[in-house]
Amino acid sequence: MPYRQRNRRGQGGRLRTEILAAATDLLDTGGGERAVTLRAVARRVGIAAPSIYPHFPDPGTLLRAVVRQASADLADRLRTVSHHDDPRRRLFALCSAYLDFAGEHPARYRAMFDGDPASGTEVLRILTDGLTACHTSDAPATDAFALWLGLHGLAHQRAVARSFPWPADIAERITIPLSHLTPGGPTHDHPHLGRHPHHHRR
Amino acid sequence: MPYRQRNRRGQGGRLRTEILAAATDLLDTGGGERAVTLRAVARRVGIAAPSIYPHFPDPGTLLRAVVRQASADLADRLRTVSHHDDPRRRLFALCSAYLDFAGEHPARYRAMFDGDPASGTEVLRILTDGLTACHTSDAPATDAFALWLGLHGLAHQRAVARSFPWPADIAERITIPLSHLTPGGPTHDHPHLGRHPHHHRR
DNA sequence: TGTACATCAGTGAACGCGCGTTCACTGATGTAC
DNA sequence: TGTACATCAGTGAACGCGCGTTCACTGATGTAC
Repeated sequence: MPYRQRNRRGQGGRLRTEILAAATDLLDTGGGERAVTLRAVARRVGIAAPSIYPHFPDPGTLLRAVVRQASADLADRLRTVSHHDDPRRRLFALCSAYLDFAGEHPARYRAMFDGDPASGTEVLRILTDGLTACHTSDAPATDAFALWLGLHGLAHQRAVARSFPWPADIAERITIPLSHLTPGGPTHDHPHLGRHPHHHRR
Repeated sequence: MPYRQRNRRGQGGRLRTEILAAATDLLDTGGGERAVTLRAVARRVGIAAPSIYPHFPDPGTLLRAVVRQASADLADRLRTVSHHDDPRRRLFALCSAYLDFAGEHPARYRAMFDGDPASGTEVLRILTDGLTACHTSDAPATDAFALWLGLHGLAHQRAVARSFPWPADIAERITIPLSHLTPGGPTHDHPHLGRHPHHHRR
């Protein structure tokens, strides 16, 4: 067991952050959710296993905390997407950012949407706002739901089967119809979703 | 341990079927994949744990066999969908059957699409044929892929969060745009997907 | 300023559990002669 | 027809492992007086 500097009095909460980070790391690099055990996390942090108990009462609570953190990170990232653009470009950018997040953290993504339905609600709100601004749907709430589920299907299968022969334009083929931009929308002039999010074709 | 009649000589293969059924049952009713352990399966069947080894060398192989069986069942079910109809109704019926299967066996569905990408290929082929017959897509292979991923997103989230407040028409809102039936297609006159599969509105 | 004490942040050994896997075995069923 | 034998279809005890969780503890840090 490696030597570890004990935290100052009153700084005990810092260990919580380290535990959370280690659990996230284990989830991402190890074999998924089942790799996140109290003992494995403790080894990663460099503490004794019982030291986790003052911070998390059981492994389920720890994993839920990891998932909540990841969900907040995803929502933050979507909120960061610029508002100054054309609403349709913005909606595409939201979809792109969503897919990018899932592609960068596949295991985390799977854990997020593998039980706790709360993970999706904030994303759903953001997508609903984005779709509403486009004025292309007669039922933005439901259609945003459909758009999210389409994105989720792609993100989840990509996370699960990374080396699958995905069609190059699969993201557009999902996002454009579900955004209801096809009739009157820029069918052939659209950002290249989920691949080069910062390079928009003119 | 309950008494169990030993199989006749040459009938040893029957135990394999029982093991597979018990593992499937455990997956469906127990706590998901992690409930499918050799010991739990053996208890369910009423045999000693080592008796599984002549049939399956390890738990991973057993679970993969369960998943392959389920994938074959799903493909069979889709192939059963009648060919005599209008191709668009048939495509809807395929989507409906897909969602029904996932709704009936949520845990099995999750296990199917949680690793082995082979589970999707046969479904994809059937959907591609169905979409091709509609002559509504300029790239049926890719668009069928998109349609499948949309269905998968809905099926997966429904399987994970069963008591979510799903919009009533969410299946149509995904399937219709992804089937490319909106322009010129029966937007408001369509079967009620994934809810009452045998009751089609006129 | 010094000192006794409380508290905080963690340790290390131990427990019982279910698991995968091994091993030598058993006893009924069929087969060779 | 009888009998020795091989094989099939499993059994039951045992192992080592990693896990969650408990318990009594330790030693540094801060606080009351």
